Amino acid sequence: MSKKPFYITTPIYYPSAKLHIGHAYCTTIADSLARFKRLAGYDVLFLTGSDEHGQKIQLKAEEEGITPQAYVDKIVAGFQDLWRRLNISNDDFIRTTQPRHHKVVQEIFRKIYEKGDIYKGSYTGLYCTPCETFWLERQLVDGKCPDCGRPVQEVAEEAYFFRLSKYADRLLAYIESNPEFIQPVSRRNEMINFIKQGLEDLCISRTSFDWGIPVPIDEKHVIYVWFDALSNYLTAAGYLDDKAKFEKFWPADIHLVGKEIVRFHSIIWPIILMALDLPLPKKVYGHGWLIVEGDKMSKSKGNVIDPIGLIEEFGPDAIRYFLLREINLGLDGNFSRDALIQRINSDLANDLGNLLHRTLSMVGKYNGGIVKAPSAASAVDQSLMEMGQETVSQFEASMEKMELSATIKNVWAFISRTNKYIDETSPWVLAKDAERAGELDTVLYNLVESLRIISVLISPFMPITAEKVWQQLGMVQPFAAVALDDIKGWGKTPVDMKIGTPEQLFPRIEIEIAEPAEKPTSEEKSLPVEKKSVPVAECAGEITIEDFAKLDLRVVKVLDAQPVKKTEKLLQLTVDLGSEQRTIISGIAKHYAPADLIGKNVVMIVNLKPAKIRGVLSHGMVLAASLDEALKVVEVDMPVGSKVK
RNA sequence: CGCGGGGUGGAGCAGUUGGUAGCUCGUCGGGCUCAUAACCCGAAGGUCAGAGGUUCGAGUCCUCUCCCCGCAACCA
Repeated sequence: MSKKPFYITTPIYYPSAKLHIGHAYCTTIADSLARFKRLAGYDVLFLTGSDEHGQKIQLKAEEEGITPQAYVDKIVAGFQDLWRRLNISNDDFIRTTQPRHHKVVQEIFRKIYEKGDIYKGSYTGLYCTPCETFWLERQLVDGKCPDCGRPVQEVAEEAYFFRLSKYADRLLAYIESNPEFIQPVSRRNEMINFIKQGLEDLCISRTSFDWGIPVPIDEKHVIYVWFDALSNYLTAAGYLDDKAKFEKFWPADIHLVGKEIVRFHSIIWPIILMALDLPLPKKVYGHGWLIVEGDKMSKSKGNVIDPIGLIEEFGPDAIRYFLLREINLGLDGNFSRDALIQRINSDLANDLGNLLHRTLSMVGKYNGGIVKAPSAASAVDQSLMEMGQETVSQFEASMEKMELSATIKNVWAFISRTNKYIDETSPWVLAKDAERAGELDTVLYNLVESLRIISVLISPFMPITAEKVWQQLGMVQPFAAVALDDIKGWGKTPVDMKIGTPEQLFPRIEIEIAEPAEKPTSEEKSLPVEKKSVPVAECAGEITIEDFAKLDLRVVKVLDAQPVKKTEKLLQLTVDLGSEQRTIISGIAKHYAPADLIGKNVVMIVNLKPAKIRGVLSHGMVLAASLDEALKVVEVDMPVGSKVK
């Protein structure tokens, strides 16, 4: 009997820049689902890749003075490096510049053209000849080209159009009768709404640049990137190439996409497939976005997070865990360093890591590292075993529903239960009484068995950690061969097994905060990120003159300023107080270049309790005025050492 | 009337088909000592943005109002 197929895709990412944490998020979700399905016995095809054509790429390459192909080769190597570092288990990596794809796109175009659903028409738009660019009405500045300021002309260009309009009703009917097709429902409603407003035929060819796949019947034109990109899902499934593979894996089970491109995947893509008389994918799932410290990620805000640095600092599994646990699929979620560290410490180090460590330590100390056979189960033992089995079945059910965060919560509830079991059974008491050796053996066996189950349950999310747990427990079965069935039914840990070498899974990360209740230590946060402008009257509780007198404010001179590595907002300042020099960290890097600050006389709180920020001891704080995005340090035209009151 | 998402204890979130409001972190008190100052137990803390409505009963359904965030991952 052959295994059931499961085909899951991420979007193919556009190599005009490096990938950020948002891309990593999407791909990690897909990876966890793919790993789960393999565990559950499916034959999985997990696809990711890169969308390498288009004008933007051509321009970028020209800027760098290299060919578009050389340019994308370089960037895409970075993609693949990232996926390797994150342990993404994709079975294929498609690049739209590959010949296999080229062929498919041209063939698709030809088929649809022959069917009459692609026709030649003319595209009218506002065109700036010197810039060779089309602009939309709303992009113009004073009716002129926003790039060069010269007037634009309305021109008509010959182009090929795809008859979306013809299929609108059919698509709408399909969406309405297949509630599972677009998920979550909020996205589905949005799409229904959009289609009801009417679909216009889509212009699917360009002549203004040539970095693309040529229209097969008309070499002057290249095929529109979305038409090209969407087709990748067919190419990788073996369309035209491998009939058996294609019949096995098509239609795709899930196209996982960001919410911004749900429209392309649930309108244009299905219509392309309809025109080809191919079945539609079973599900398009639009996940939410990562919000960084309350703000959307954007290059202009300078808060784009590079996953590589995070992986190097915290390890891939911690990042994966955080993304999958903290953020609810479908909704936007917050990414913050503090939250990440908190999760690592409490969930990974304290709950999971420590559970493994204390278990192995007891097996080592009390039973010479041998997992002995359990004897009769007490009520407490029974309750642990039941919860273990319950957790496995919930795991399966909620993963099928793509409820990743809920699944992880359930697994952690079992980890907690296991920690509690240690307290309930107090093995250290049993160990002191030779007559209770049987009870002790049972407890230790159950702990190891729990951890064996846990290691399999976390494997879709944290593959490396899962295997480490497995090996530390001393399991002889190869981890790669483990299946979900191996944790159904309690007691598959071999008796008289010798445990492996205990090692810390996740060392705790010490957060260097001096005064958690006081905000000055979180200077980094309180300065530039503070967005809400609060009316003065509501600002804060009243303080007395004595309270104010506690502040030692003085004028100091900035002697030196350096950016703090791996941060976007922090500057390390060296200031002169007159009597001494101090080092302080200030969250003003987005507002001041280091050189601009040197030589300035500014106001500083001298007697602020020192705090370690990003490893540097910050002894004091520079005052700054801020409103919304704007921020200025308080400069004073007074000699160094002057008291401010 | 552009579209959409959201407003739930100090923070971050969950709340399935409407049936006495949950989780994690933090705080306070206690327990334990196998363990990574960890783990276990207990407590305090919310009129679920506001108003009205449907209902025996609404965080959950309907109407209106207010507030926040996006307009799409840097890119088509």
